[in-house]
Amino acid sequence: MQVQQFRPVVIAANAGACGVCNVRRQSVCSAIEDADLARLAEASTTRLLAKGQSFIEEGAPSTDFFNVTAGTVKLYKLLPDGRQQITGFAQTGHFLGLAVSHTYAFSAEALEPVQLCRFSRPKLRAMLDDFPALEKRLLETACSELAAAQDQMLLLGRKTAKERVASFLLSRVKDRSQCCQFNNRIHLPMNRLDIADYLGLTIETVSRTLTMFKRARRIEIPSGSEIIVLDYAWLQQLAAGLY
Amino acid sequence: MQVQQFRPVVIAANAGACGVCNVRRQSVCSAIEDADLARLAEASTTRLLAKGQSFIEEGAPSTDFFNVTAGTVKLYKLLPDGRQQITGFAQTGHFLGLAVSHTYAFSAEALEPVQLCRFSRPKLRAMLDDFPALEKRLLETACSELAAAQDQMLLLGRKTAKERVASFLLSRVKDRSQCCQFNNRIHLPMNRLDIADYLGLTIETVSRTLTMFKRARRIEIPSGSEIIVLDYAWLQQLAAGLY
DNA sequence: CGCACACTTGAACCCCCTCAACCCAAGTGG
DNA sequence: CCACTTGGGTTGAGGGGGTTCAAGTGTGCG
Repeated sequence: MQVQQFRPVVIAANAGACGVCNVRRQSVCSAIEDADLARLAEASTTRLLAKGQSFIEEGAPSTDFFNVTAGTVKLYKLLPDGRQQITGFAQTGHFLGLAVSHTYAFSAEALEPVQLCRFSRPKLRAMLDDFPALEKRLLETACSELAAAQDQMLLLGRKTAKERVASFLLSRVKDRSQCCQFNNRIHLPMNRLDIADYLGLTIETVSRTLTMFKRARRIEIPSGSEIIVLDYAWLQQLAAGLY
Repeated sequence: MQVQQFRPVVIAANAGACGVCNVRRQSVCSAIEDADLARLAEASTTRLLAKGQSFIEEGAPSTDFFNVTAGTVKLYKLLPDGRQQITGFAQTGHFLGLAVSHTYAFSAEALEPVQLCRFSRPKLRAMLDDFPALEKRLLETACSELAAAQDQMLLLGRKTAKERVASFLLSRVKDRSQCCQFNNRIHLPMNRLDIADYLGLTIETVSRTLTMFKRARRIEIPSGSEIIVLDYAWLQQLAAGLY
């Protein structure tokens, strides 16, 4: 486990930028009317992160909230001996830092070059007080994350390795289908270790399971970070536990 | 797996009852001012459930929301072949049904005689529109549940059986300490199968681990549903993965 | 008393982990 | 240009933690 340097780059205050932000409609910011975009822009700043840079540390005071505007982030928790559990991957549009507590409940690290919108706690608080629609939107976000977390608990507690990997591939296909048209070609910004730490497995089991799928002609693996789903229905059955 | 009958008992509309509700201050209802309690009482009805009765079914339309006012409830998800994952236990004061989706993401069943406050979706929506403080409170609730879910993912994905059982016992001690004074005597309203399905283990492993703790003089088991924690610090170390 | 049910205990097995070697592509430097 | 290194990924062999299957032990309740 490498020590992460903590040197995010602050580009600029978002003066005027929220109006031209192309991810606004897919994020919580869509709750803010066009007329109030100035307030939103004033409350946020932009950060650029390189791959591997950490920007939320579990246990640290939760002074900031973030909106991912480009790239992919991993959210994870650690045990003292280094065991890691990735609780989720956050992509474009994802809001980070939902926490009633004043310390972060998880850590976050960029898996690829990432762009973030940063809100300080007081400024977010002020925005929430002034725009109830934003609070409603955050509640919706929290609820859907809660549902995803419950799905993941089912996966971690009760699914076999094959079922886990199949579920993971399907979730990647669905994620991709939301932004682009349906596409059976998956890009994986995370490495095998991250996949393993997300699925509660080891790197070897993930690798073995993927090659098993490949040999069964259910997927193709043109490169380490690219996977093509050949038999979507089969993966669905498997992910649902129907063998 | 037994088929649950779906026959909840509706006692009465809560006309006036919210004012004397002794769990209001520990629930989301504390967000409502005394002056507005009439609105709250009008929006809700009370239900009594017997042990084993199910009142939320995964996939069914989420028409109602609930507040547990007495007893313990298990929240769970099922795989088609019957594998069960319990995602949490809800006790007095717990709000149920947080879901942006129009179908429930989980099922719920009473583990002992349970009393519920029921809100219909439209009435809750109306309350939320009229009382922003309630929405804030729900968001806080959702956030703390999210944090708990992340803890559980770490447990399910990366902890050993001993660590899981230790974590479970500690969470029970903490739950109990909140309402009563600190007490190392735990009452377990759920049976061994429920504990197993919560921890991602089998009933036998739970039993074996508990007897292991007992033989090591870390706990006592006066009865099947009672456990006395003798060595709190040891359990803490174990639960944290520090052996 | 005797049945039912929950829990415990024992023995064998197996899925996944651990450990180790190997492959391969991308640097890197002499 | 090529030897060497480095890091991610794959593959193989063996072992172990937890499951499975099965029997035994309460314990409450008719």
